[in-house]
Amino acid sequence: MPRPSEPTRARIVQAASALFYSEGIRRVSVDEVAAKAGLTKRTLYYHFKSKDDLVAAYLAARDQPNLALFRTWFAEAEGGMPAKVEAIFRNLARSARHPKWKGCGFLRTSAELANMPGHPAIRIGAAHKKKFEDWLRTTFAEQGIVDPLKLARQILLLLDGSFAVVLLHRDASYMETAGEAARALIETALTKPGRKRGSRK
Amino acid sequence: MPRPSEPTRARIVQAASALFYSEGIRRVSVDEVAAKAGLTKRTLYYHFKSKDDLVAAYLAARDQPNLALFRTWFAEAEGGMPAKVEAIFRNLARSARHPKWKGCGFLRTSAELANMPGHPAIRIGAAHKKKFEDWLRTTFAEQGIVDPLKLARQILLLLDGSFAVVLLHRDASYMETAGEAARALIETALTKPGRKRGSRK
DNA sequence: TTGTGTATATTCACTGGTTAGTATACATAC
DNA sequence: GTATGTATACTAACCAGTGAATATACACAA
Repeated sequence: MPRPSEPTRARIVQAASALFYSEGIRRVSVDEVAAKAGLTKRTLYYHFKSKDDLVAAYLAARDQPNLALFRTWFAEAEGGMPAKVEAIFRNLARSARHPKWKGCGFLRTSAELANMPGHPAIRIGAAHKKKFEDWLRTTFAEQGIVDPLKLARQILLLLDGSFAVVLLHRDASYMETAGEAARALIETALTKPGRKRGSRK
Repeated sequence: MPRPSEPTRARIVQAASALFYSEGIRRVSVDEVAAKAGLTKRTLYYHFKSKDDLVAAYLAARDQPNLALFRTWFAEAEGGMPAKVEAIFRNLARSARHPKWKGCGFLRTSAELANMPGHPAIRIGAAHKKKFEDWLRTTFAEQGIVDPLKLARQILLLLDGSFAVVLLHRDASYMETAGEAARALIETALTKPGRKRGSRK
């Protein structure tokens, strides 16, 4: 902990995160990141072996906080399962109305690096989405839903669709529409075939 | 028509389209586009006033063919309304399995240029998605669905969610999951509240 | 306590390559 | 001989990554 200078590395990642998210990966130079972090490019290259490495660190740092935020929104919402999922979309719509909001960093990065299939940043993004899907699937399974994986993927599709559409149209109300669709799909899954053990937590 | 040299311009747009789609906007230089089109950069700048202008032309050229493709998939599918919409997702999944597939050019471009809100290419992308939404809304309205706009937007969210998720995970089966979700939402809208006039065209 | 070696951490200055856009001249057709 | 197109050659800036030197902190010996 003392030698590998953790605070410096963290400050670099923080600067990279702000710039990459708001300007895009290829638009931002390594010099800009170093300047924003208050040090030289050469120092940055001491902590990261390449720009690609820095991009990967940028997304890796966003993984856990992002998931925690979704879990908090879910947990703090009143009501049953559909209401709790809908709350995620409602909170997301609130975030998306801020002018600095630029969509999902994971999706935007993978869109920008789509020509480099094996890029570490894309793998980190895919793992992030998979974790979210797994969390939803587990949650649905605990409610006795018959095909929790399918429902989890449908919610994920609506969520990522929201990110894409709202980024293009700059109209956050699409996220509330997505929330309604999620509610409808959950209710269908709850009432149609399987047994259910109760809808309140 | 004779003087403004339409074929040359079209050849440039074709070259730009291939490169921008497969490599990304900022990754591809104007020189590369000119070389692929078989002419000099200076000639390219005679036909387009800037790279941004070229990017806009790239997306504008994809607008009508893309919509026509969706309409064809819809029209040629057997069965009622849900089956016809599901056919779009099924055909999309088939396209997405080709290794050269790189998602939706409109979404990827707007993700890459998210830091330039008023960019002409983003406006063209937004107009494209709006046209698709309008077409769906009109089609649903003809079926007597009570809130055709809401349903059209929900389908759009699933479609764009498919583009995003499949690009990240490289697993086209998500598109079939999205098709199932679309079917469920359409059936809910058809049977729940409104009057319906028949489900076959 | 003090000197010395060593791994960690940081900087300056540079390279080789790329890029959007342009000044100028030449060609071709009517 | 004038409009429209095309090419050569250039600029000024930017950019990822590196070589060489230096500063700092700590371990250990005298």
